[in-house]
Amino acid sequence: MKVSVSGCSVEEAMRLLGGRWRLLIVSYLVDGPKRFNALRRDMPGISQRSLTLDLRALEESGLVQRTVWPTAPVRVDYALTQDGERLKPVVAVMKEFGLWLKERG
Amino acid sequence: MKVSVSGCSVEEAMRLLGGRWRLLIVSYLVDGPKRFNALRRDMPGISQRSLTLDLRALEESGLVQRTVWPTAPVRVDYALTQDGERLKPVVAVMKEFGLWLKERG
DNA sequence: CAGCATCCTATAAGATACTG
DNA sequence: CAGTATCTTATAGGATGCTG
Repeated sequence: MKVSVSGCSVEEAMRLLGGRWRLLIVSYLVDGPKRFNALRRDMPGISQRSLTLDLRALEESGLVQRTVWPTAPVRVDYALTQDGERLKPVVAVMKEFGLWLKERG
Repeated sequence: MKVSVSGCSVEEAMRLLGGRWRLLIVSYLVDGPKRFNALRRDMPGISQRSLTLDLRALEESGLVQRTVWPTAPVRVDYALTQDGERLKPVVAVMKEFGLWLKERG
């Protein structure tokens, strides 16, 4: 893939969040940490693989923190980092637009 | 592609705007109508084909208005519709996040 | 100028099976 | 429970050539 030339900030943001699921995942983390399978239940359409990959990408970007609890069986949860909290306005505004879209039909 | 089951509004919004370019295109229309080749210049990375397809999709969604001026050679411009103006907060917030992303590195 | 047509590659995403 | 591995399909996106 070609690297961004313009370096436009919207372009940068969309390259990180532009996927089908990432912002949706974030939207399910705004109210607090969630476990892997809880996220799966929130998003019936996502495959396990995509959820894993997107969570890894968000983790890599420092927006999501993955925590493994040393229980048996293992328990993992995902939470927004302080950086990730910066996505809250993005989620809010996107949700509002999405709602309007659905009402408009 | 599987149709959304949850009907979540964020998901709906991202299915419309989630591509690499669409929101960026919109961001270049917030200050007024633009012609096709002006948009191309704004986005050196986009192919002509993608620009056309994304503009058509935005037009189909009623967010962008395409106007053909009966000149020679033909002149076409694209503008946000009144519905499309609802994307302004989305663009604004995404730009802000992108700026922060770039500064953070 | 503003495309369309065709062909091609890259990336995203899903299905299924298996595991510590 | 929370994944990984592998294979496959779908979608996005790009390159090039041509046109009214």
